[in-house]
Amino acid sequence: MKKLRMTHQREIILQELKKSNYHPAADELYERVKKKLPRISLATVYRNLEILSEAGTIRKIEISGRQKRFDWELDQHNHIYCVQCHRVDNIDVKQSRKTSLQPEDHRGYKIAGCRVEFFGYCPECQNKQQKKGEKNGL
Amino acid sequence: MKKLRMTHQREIILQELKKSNYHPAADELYERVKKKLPRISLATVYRNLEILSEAGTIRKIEISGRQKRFDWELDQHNHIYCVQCHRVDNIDVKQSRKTSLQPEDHRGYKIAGCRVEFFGYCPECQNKQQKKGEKNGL
DNA sequence: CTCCGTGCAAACGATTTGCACTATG
DNA sequence: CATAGTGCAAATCGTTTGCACGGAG
Repeated sequence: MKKLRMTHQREIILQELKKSNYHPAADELYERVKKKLPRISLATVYRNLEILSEAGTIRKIEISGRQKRFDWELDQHNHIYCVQCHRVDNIDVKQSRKTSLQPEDHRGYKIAGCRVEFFGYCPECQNKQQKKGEKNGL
Repeated sequence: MKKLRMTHQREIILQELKKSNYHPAADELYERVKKKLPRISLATVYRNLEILSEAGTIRKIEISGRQKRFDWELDQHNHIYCVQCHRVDNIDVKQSRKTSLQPEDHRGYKIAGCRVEFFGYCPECQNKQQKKGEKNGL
């Protein structure tokens, strides 16, 4: 494990991520960071989000939609996904226990439903426990 | 809503999808269909999966991983995702109630955890209830 | 000074689309 | 026959990577 340097870019990316009250995708975060560091590259944003999540400073979110999203809040909580604009917000665990029973409002969202996804290792991958698999799905 | 023709391609795609006991991604399904229809195009597979899910014949699965996956089984059930090879299987609801408490085996899978995702409409999208939003996240 | 990190452009994987042709109903 | 569906290639979208240069420690 190599040591991380705190570059100006990394600092601003983290700062902007923490500033947002929902979970922007990389390109949206890039647009905001660019206002403070106009010469920054989108690749730098991607690289830093990845590095910071590997370091445990932020967390990668598994969520619907094709874009990657990250969370600076490391505590346990669930997320809510807007099926129209693809925005992703937090939803706390207590609230979700209530809302899981029947659709209702939460943080202004009109909840349509919820899904549960399990993850782990399939039979085949348990056997050939080699290569990949460390930084994949979770 | 326009009417669907039952082309040979569509028929075989559906047949191969139903035949599999897990949830192959488009490229994998394409490889199998190609054995029966060697001249079929990958684009046709994508188009048909999309059309059939819009028609309600099959269902689009929201799951981790970058590839789209579809389900011919329309009943309520959850899914399990292999973080190593990205295979996706079914997991039935009763079993998942048990397995949600502590990691254990299911269908040979070694379960590492589960996540819950809510979906619906964000405040902003509820206001401007126009365009898109029909065929998106669910 | 040493390398980790950067910007740029090109590469990439998954999916979508424009177009002229085919074939279903 | 009308027009939904096809195959192909090119386009698109989100993300990653190779490389030469720049700056943090």
